[in-house]
Amino acid sequence: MPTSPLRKDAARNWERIVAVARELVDEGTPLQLNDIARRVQMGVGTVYRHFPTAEALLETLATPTLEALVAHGEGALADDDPGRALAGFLTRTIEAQVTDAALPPVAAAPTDALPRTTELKEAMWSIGSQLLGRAQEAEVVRADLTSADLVPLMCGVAFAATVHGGPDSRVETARRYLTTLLEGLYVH
Amino acid sequence: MPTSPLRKDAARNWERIVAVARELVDEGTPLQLNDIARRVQMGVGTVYRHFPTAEALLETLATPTLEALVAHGEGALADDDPGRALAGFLTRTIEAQVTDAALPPVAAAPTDALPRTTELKEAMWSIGSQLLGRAQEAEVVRADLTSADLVPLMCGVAFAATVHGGPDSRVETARRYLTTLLEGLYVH
Amino acid sequence: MPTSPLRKDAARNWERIVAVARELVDEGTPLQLNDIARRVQMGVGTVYRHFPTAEALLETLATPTLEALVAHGEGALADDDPGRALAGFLTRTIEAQVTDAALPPVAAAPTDALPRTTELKEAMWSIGSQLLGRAQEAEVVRADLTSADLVPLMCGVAFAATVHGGPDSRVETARRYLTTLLEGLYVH
Amino acid sequence: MPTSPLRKDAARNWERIVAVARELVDEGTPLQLNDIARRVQMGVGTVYRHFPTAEALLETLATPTLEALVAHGEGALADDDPGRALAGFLTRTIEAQVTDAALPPVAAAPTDALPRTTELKEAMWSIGSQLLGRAQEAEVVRADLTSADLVPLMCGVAFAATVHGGPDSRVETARRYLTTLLEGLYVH
DNA sequence: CATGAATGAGCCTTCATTCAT
DNA sequence: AATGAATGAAGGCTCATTCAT
Repeated sequence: MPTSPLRKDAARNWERIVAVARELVDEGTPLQLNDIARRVQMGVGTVYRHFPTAEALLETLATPTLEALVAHGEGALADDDPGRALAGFLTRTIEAQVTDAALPPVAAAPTDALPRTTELKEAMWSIGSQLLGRAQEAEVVRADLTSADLVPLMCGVAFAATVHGGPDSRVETARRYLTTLLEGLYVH
Repeated sequence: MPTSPLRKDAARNWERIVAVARELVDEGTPLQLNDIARRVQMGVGTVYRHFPTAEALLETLATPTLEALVAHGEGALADDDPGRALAGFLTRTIEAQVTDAALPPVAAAPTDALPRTTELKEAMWSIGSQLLGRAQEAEVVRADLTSADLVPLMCGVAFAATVHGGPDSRVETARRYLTTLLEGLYVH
Repeated sequence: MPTSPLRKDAARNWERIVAVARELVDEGTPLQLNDIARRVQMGVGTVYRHFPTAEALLETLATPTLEALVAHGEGALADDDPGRALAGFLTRTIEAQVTDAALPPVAAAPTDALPRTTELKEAMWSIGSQLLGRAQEAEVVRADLTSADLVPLMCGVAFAATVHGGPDSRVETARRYLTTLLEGLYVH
Repeated sequence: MPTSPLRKDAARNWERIVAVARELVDEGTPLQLNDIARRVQMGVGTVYRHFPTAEALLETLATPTLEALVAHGEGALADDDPGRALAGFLTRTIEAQVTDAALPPVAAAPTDALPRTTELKEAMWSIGSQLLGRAQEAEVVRADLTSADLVPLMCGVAFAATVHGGPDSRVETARRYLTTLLEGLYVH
């Protein structure tokens, strides 16, 4: 939902824009604010007021997914099996990347359009960092891995699944790749 | 070098175009034929005559790298240690992807502009396939990996290294990621 | 006038574009949207917004003429002398083709850019068809003529007048040719 | 064949160019000298040497047809039935226009690229003029028709047949239209 | 707040013609 | 004679962004 409370009609517009953008992203159409304005039958200005750039809109789409990931991650921090906790977190992250087409570009981008996105990405980073630290302390994960590697590796796995082929088996493929990678990350 | 022998002056132009395109690719500038024409001080038509599309030019840049990889791969086929052979091949491939900015898009593209590119990509695929087969027969590599996974995985590793950060330590990072992945791919 | 109501400034632009296009068509210059944009001192985008293709613009120019023809034709349907009604309709049509340089290409085109054009062309066809039917029933016109022949024949007469020579006596020439043709079409 | 005697190889080139151009014209492809050069596997320069402009090439294609028409017309001048002579000449002309796609543009063009074309068009004009004169003297054709009308009318009939529809029944349609027109031209 | 017209840089591509080889 | 590389004007079209209404 919108960051700040909006008038009822404005809120309705916001929702419509987001809904249409979601459809476009899902079908692989590049987001263009003009295009969206036409589809939702609003003036471009209105769309720009809500979302100053296409990136902002894209990040808005990715936000709920990121929030869910963070929520899951916070749960994982409570898990007393550090190996399982990290693996679960990474698995969820990969599934999200492959399932939500808005996520990969947001995850890979070095800078963000929305502060909220930065917040969430930092939360993800922090959670990953803690989970990794615990797993390494427990000596179930290789010591040479740093928390700065987690995001790139997840992006890499998702990208690999994308290169693999059609979008049909993408989730499955991504899971397979992650399993293999974890095999390499974990100590035996 | 040009595919078919060219007149001396045409060859000189070809070289200049390729040289400038190389610079642009290396500095991350997207290839645009008009832009290149301006920079090399030629008519657009000249550039278009040599390279009908930006993809063709990009693939031309990637060709020598691909050829070197194929050459290396053919050598690897003669190695009698199947595990080492595959690992060496994949390592070289990753290094190439990270070193030559023209390679990643070409490697990830589902279709090619130049027949030569298709040839080379198929050769790569075939070599990888054989090396993987041997390693699996020797039971040094997990059986559930297929040759269709090699290219995506290599693209994924390269992409991960790109996401990681600045281009400085990219080679190093990529190597680290590959090592980890191999750890997961190989049987212990 | 514009199909849908426009803002005042947009309407002014629309008018200017149409006016300039009219001049160009009249002097035989091929319509090019870029060229028009330059002449009316507007951004290309503005012209493209109003008229997505040169054909659309040309059809817009032809529309009033077509509307007048249809109006006349509907009047002719009320005439109780079927021979005179048909002859009058065809005469008007020829005069229009020769007078309005936007018409011939629109009339001869197998497909239309604007729905309005299709509507009008179908109306013309329908009117011609009815007038012809009545004239044939009254046995004043040869039976072997079909309504599918009317448009081609009118285009042919107009074209003949164009080939004949300079634009000066074109109307007169066209009328003469039509008279002769009617002489052949009508029963004596 | 070529106007002036050529060296054997040059003659062969000439023939190949003409042959390919004929194919293109027949399939409705616009003539472009570069395009032709590629298809006949010659340098553009060679094609330009033989045919300085696309019009010259087009007229070269039309020449044999025009020559045949002139030949027929000269025969018609010997016919002692002036009505039949004119009708036959016009019929042949129409058939040629509809059969040979190179002819209509050449016939309708106000100026020619090749002197030979001008010669032939003037011969056609002269023959038509004589045949018309005789038919008018014999009072089988309306007196208000002038020899300057013949070419435009023939072009108009051919054009009408083109507008009518697909190229399948074009000859037939053109014949029907000519018959009707003649009905109007001739005295009853 | 909403609208949507206007902008115009800028990319892509074609093609007739010239001229060095 | 033949070649074909080079030219570059020119046309087509898109799209992110601004701003008057």
